[in-house]
Amino acid sequence: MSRLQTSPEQGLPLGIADELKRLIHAGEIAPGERLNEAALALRIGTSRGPIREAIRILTGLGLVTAVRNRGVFVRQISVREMIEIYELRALVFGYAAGLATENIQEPDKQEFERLLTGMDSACDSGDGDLYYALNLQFHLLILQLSNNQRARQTYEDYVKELHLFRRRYFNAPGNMRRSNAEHRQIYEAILKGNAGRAKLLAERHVLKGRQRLLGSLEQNMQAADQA
Amino acid sequence: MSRLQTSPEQGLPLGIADELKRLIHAGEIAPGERLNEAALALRIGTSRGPIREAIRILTGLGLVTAVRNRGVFVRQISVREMIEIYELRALVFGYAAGLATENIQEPDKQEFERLLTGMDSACDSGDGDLYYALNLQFHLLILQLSNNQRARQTYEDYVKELHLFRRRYFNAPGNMRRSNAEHRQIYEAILKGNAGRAKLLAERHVLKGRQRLLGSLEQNMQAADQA
DNA sequence: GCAGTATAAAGTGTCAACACTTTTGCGAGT
DNA sequence: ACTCGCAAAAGTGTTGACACTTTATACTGC
Repeated sequence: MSRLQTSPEQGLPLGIADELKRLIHAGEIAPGERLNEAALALRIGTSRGPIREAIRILTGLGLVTAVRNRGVFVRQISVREMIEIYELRALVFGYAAGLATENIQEPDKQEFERLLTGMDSACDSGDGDLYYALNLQFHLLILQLSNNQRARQTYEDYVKELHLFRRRYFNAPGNMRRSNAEHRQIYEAILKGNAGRAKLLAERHVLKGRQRLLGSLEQNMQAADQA
Repeated sequence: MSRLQTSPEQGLPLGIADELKRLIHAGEIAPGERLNEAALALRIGTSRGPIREAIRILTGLGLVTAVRNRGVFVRQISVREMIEIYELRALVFGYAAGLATENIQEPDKQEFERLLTGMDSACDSGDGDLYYALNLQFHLLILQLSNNQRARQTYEDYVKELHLFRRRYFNAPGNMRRSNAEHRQIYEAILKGNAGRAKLLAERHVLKGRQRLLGSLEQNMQAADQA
């Protein structure tokens, strides 16, 4: 762990909280793991006070769960929670896609094209990480075009929160291609100004993503059973 | 301020945070007001440490905004934020109403009837507080019937967050009647199992509520201009 | 009387020490 | 070898003190 290079010094606890958020979302601190106050204080080079305050910020954000006299643990997300969050994520994404039909401008179209072709080549080269990054940008661009900053923030939070789901999800190349085909359909609906269709396709896209995740989960379960 | 009777002693900072949440949402600490650590510590009968931690929880929750070396202030919500939150609230409420058509049971119907007639009599007696309480129960019942706990939580959070909007909104009796008429329509659509209609009506209902709020805001502005 | 400035008061930021609880590990007894 | 219990260690909870910043106050010079 670094020594808070990334701290905008807008307050020590807040800087620490940002750093911890980063570590959690990057998976460097795994779900279920405990946060040790003394160890963190030592690493960051401060006393336990600011550390505790930073951790409290995280509990407010719902990133960790606190147990009295035992410490705080990185939150784990159950299957049910994952399903419920996906439901809301689909809702917000559909909403944004509908509004995007009204707000899209010429430069946005170029950006869409760039992202879509980028994801195509990521499929070809089988670069899952690249695909994931571009995919996220594609989604956020649509959220941007909703012109509702709160919706955008909410969507980002959902995505981050889903990272707390226990199992990592690796996109099979086939899934990536299917997913990007859906992207194109959504984009074309937005281009045509067909708000209803864009909304419907966007909702379905997210829910299909959930199905793919649940599918790969099922597979893993079976593999675990055989072992 | 009390001395934390309401604290389930699941941790001192958490108990304090709950108490502060209550005070803020009840409006006893107004938006924009500063939270004084020493004063709070004195009133609750603890040192500043736990107070600071409780306050950090609130910053994580977004209830207060912290300014370095100057303290934390109860968050104020701008008109734009209010509008955006209403948008999402309408979305979630529509979603829940749609699902309620599938999950409604006999006892729920009786509860609906009770709430609707209760709101009718609240209109007659002009009891705004009672109407507000029943109205909230009506909405939460629908959220309950969505069978999505996260959606319910999100909706509750939106309602609470909107309390941070600067101006208080007093329901005119005419608004209350119109609002309850919409409630009945929603309920009937749910009863008939017409998910699409229930969803549409529910969304519109929330957005009309926003319009009523914006209208009363406009009125206040004009009154202020004349004074 | 007023503006600007020095000064005191109030308030937040951080720390180190101590109290208490939970966990760990060792050893005696069976 | 296994279990129970005790003691040390690790970790969290809370506190009061001190450093620093901001805000309020009073004073001085004009």
